[in-house]
Amino acid sequence: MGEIKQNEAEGKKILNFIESFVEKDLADGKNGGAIQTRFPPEPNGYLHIGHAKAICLDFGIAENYNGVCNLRFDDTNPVKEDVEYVDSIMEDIRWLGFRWNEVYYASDYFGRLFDFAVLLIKKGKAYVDEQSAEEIACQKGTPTQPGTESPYRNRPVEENIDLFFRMQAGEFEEGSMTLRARIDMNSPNMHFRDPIIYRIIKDHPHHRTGTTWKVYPMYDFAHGQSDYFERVTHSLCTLEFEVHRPLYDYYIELLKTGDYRPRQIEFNRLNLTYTVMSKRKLLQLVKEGFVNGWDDPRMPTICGYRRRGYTPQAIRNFINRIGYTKYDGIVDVALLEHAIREELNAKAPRVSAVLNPVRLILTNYPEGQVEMMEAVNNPEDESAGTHRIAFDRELYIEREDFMEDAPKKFYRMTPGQEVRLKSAYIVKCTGCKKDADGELTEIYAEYCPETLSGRPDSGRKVKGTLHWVSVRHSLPAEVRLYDRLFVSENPSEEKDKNLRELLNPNSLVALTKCRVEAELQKAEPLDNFQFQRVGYFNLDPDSKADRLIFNRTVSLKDTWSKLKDKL
RNA sequence: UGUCUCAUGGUGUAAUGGCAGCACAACAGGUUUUGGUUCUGUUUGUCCAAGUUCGAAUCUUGGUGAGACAACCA
Repeated sequence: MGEIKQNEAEGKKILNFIESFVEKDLADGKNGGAIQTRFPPEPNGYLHIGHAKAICLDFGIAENYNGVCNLRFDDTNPVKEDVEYVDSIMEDIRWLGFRWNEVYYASDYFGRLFDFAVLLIKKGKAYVDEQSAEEIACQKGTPTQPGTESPYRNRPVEENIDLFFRMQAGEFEEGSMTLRARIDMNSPNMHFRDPIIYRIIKDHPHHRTGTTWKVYPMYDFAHGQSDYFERVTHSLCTLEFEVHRPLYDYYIELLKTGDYRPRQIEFNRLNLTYTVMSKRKLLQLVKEGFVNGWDDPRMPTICGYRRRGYTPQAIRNFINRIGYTKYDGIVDVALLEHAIREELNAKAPRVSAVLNPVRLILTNYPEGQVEMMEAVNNPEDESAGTHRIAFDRELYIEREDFMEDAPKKFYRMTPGQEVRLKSAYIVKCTGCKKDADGELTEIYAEYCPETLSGRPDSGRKVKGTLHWVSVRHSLPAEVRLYDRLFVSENPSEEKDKNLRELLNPNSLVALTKCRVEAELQKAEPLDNFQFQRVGYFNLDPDSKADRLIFNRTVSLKDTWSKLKDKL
């Protein structure tokens, strides 16, 4: 503890309880004082916000202790894996701003793992089982009942060796045989009840090793050993692997020759309210066309957030804020949204756009007159400068910014009430016009010439300020609105619902209290192009940021010109 | 009727025997050319019980509750 506080004084960021373990290992002189971590994704999907938590930890620990962090693809199941995922994973990690030391693949160790399996067989610690998956599952027992031993458990070593090599030679069908570790069918830890360590996979070529291998190691027989081969010192993973740790240590003990030993430490996985995080469900969303791809802005994937305008820094700030513990919880998505607001509020230039327009006519504004108004790019940052927008007799304002019979607390436009048009004049509403259906078609107002910035009445206080665009000077932009993917108000109910229910449009609508995100489809760039609704723009040139996040604010022209090539 | 892990405001966390703190959220007020931003303030917490101790969120014991584990997934 003393050491941690001291580090804090040095301005070093303290991540969590895991650092206490690391510091203790360091103090004890374990592993020669080396610190090495790894981020070990399976390339079977795109990285999501939950992975960001693991990434920040794996790379953060290495960084804080002058260690290294490697990227290792846990590619032991060719049925699910693909190079597409390998590429996207590397891109997303880089985008988050982390740099790995080396890239490794568990598949690089297939030879060594096979040899290790043979060694276990020779020691009488593994055997070939010819039973079906069902039979094996049945014999496993339950968490409260002991298992029963396989009839093949005491097969002679030579026979096991022969069969195992013939499995790899492709002589047997998928599912017909497995290699199992011979441990203890009565263990209270289910993972010790003769776990399967190798299975036959012949119908799916591996994305890297092709058809070289007919047998593939299971997670438990690959992960710890891979850590060992790479000399990982701290193998950080999520809580559900806690029960696997004894098995992890069991294989390491059989494998190790010197003092070096990797150590598995578990932390809590990220759960976010209203957010689907299961890879299986995300894959289903993509496959069944509920979204337009893994990087659809509605997806909680890293690339989805990227397209939505999130910055790497915002995501990292969020992760640092939620911490790492030994118990599961559900983080309010508002905390993530706070992180991006905080970030963009300080940096994003503002521009205006009207999404749901209604015509506002300034009856006392001279016909044919146009004024160029000076609008600040970022109210928090004077150095961001200004841009000019055309002010005309006919403007569009947001339909929801007008109400004919307004309640007392309505500060926006209503007959008889004055409001400020952002960066322009104070106007007073005089009336409105409706069509035969009672639908609002036009609003009328009078402007006060002396209320422009710098003029005598400019300091006058009005309650409301509205954004606007000129009817003649603005451009139509096709904007698509997105809601977040919601699951359920009560996250505990989530498990009981299937995906289609989760995606029920009614439940989406009911929970729409979030910000609206819009994707710009196409629009001609123009210097005074104006979005209405204050949006935030992501200016990071690496981010493919072609989207706006609307939050009652705006954005602008430099951004626009940067964006136009990408649209 | 197993093993393992865990339990701090509404949410996420900090405090490693010494004043229960921070962030988000909510609410109230000030500033404001958007009701945003910002500033100030307020509300709300150590699962229960016994024990050790001058002193317990922290240590001990016993309860209670939650999560993980019974894939030829990772």
